[in-house]
Amino acid sequence: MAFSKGPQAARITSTDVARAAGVSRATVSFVLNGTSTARISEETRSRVLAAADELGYVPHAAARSLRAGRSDLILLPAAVSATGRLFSDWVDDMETALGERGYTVVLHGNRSPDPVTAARAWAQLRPAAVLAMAPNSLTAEAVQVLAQAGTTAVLTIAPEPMPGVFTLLGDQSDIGRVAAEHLVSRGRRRIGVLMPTERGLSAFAEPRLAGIQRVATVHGATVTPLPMPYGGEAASALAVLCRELGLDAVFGYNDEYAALLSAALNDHGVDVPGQIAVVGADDLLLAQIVRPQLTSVRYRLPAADLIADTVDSLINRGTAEPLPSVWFEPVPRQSS
Amino acid sequence: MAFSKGPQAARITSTDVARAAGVSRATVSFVLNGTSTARISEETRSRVLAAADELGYVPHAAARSLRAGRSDLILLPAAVSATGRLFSDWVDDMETALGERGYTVVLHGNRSPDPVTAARAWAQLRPAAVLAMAPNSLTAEAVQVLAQAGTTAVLTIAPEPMPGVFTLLGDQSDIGRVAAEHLVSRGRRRIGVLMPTERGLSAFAEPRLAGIQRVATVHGATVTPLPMPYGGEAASALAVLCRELGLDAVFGYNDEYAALLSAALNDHGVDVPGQIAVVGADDLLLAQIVRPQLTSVRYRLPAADLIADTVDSLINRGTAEPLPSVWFEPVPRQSS
DNA sequence: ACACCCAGTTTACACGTGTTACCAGTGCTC
DNA sequence: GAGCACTGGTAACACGTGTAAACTGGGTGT
Repeated sequence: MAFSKGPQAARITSTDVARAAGVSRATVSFVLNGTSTARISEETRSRVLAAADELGYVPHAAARSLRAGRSDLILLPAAVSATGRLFSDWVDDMETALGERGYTVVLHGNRSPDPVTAARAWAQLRPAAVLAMAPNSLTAEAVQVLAQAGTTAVLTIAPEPMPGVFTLLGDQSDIGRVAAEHLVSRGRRRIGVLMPTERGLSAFAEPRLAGIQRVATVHGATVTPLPMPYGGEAASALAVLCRELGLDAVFGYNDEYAALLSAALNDHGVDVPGQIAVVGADDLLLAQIVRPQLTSVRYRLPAADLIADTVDSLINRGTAEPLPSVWFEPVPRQSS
Repeated sequence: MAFSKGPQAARITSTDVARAAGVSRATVSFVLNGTSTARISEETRSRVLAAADELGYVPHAAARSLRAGRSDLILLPAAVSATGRLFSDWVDDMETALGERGYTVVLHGNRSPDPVTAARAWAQLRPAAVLAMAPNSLTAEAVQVLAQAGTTAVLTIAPEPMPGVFTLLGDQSDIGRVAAEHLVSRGRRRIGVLMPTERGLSAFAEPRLAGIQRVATVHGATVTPLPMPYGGEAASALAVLCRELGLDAVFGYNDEYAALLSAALNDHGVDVPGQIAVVGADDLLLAQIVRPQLTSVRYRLPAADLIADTVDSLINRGTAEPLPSVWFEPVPRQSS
């Protein structure tokens, strides 16, 4: 890789600040970090602060965490496009809550389907914590990679506790279960399940399908997986297929996919919910906007502040109190 | 801040790899980075690789960039929740495109409204590039902070070129302009404009409003800003207000807000577009799902690959060819 | 005169890595 | 055997920072 730096502004380090204030670099560090073990006179203190401000000094996070052996970085691996509004609002709240506690939250779109490869990429940043909320994003080996990199706090959502990981109990398949129980209770027995073909979504879609299949088996209902790319034409084609297959209900994976199909069914003269019931998930605002209003499944995460405290505790004390599970509830509306 | 590290796995460094392979640390570095200036025998090469794999060695990005004086980090400041699907798809593509070029893309939700404070936070990470796509997220001073931190590539979208910044020409007010021209051409003269009250959105909303006002002034139309929180009740209240004010058109800021209002208008017996026309923006899939289908304004960014090449060139050569502007076009549908 | 303490500051080392010199050996030529 | 080129490798420094330990004067008690 050829590198010609080009014209470059002088990089300001704490040494420059020290020189400008006429003190040693250690003093600068003490002042800027408010180290209480060192006594600094008020006069030098203000001189250092003035010099730092004057020069526009900004500390070098990499050097700092290298020396300190810890970083204030918290990594949240998640592809932006693969998140619904509910989750991205939660991410926003987490950024605020953790920011208030002095951490720097950073999102990183995970390009590797293999947990160990992904973990290696995360580990390079030596984050203080990793919040791996996507299902199946961790394995035992991946956790070990993170531990060796000094990441003390690893958080995930999983159906069962993982060793070495703070596990928020919650099962994607419960979404399918709740949806299926709802549909069965309304007398539906021939259930189609939309399976999005977009990258990164199958980790969510597969368990939801499994949850539906378990309920269906008990009640003697049939389940038909229906692969579907995100888009209007695909939905239209699928609407025709649903009619031909004689389905009486479809679980849409998601409110967006469900609404897409619902609109397409309407366009083809299929009555929703008269002929085919449609159920989404995530309870997006979209579900309330479309007509017929969309029945959905909503999930609830523990409050961001609560989780932030947990992460903080994991980082500083290595342990934390358990949190309530993630739970799901049906939100019945017009489409079912 | 009290720190008790707790039980901690041994941290593996290149020194450990060197010891395990029976070579010096320099040799390890040469092998792992494929340095071509140093000649290494095939036999030691494989021994080093085996040792690194065996120990699960992961390089320390901070130490690496500290020593090298550059980092492969690219910072994309953006609140996840404040992005439409169009933009988040683009972010996804950028992560892929830049990842292929060897960079690590990282998103950071910007909690500070002040550009200089925000820039200082970004500068701590010493990123190779900053893609500040939100409007008004940069000032001259903020750019200087980044430059002093060694960030060679700064990219933004703005109406006019900024010195020291690679500016993608594009004006949010053009969205308002395009929407207003469309409405005026359909005979509308009393235009309401939704102004979302959510955090971070006013930077987008204000210029769009300004664009509408400019067009309105020319054609003798009136413009009424309508503050609105994201939600069904607010939309309902606003629907009533729109009727009382005798508006004949509303620009909804966004497809989501527009669809919300459109549904509320329908619920209150107001005919869309008969009595009030509604126009959104971003051309989300949502616009095609709702009935009446929503007229929207779509924007186009240069392809992610093109921008990634530009960023790469800015980092390595300090300069890059200009790119085509961001541009906007109306997408007429049933709601206007 | 000496020991001792205290406030205020500096010296010196460590963190993990990339890279520029430099070095040891071997074969080859004159 | 001296000189040289080449192969394969190592020693040592630098990056910017945090912090334990040492240092300096001046005061204070005995």
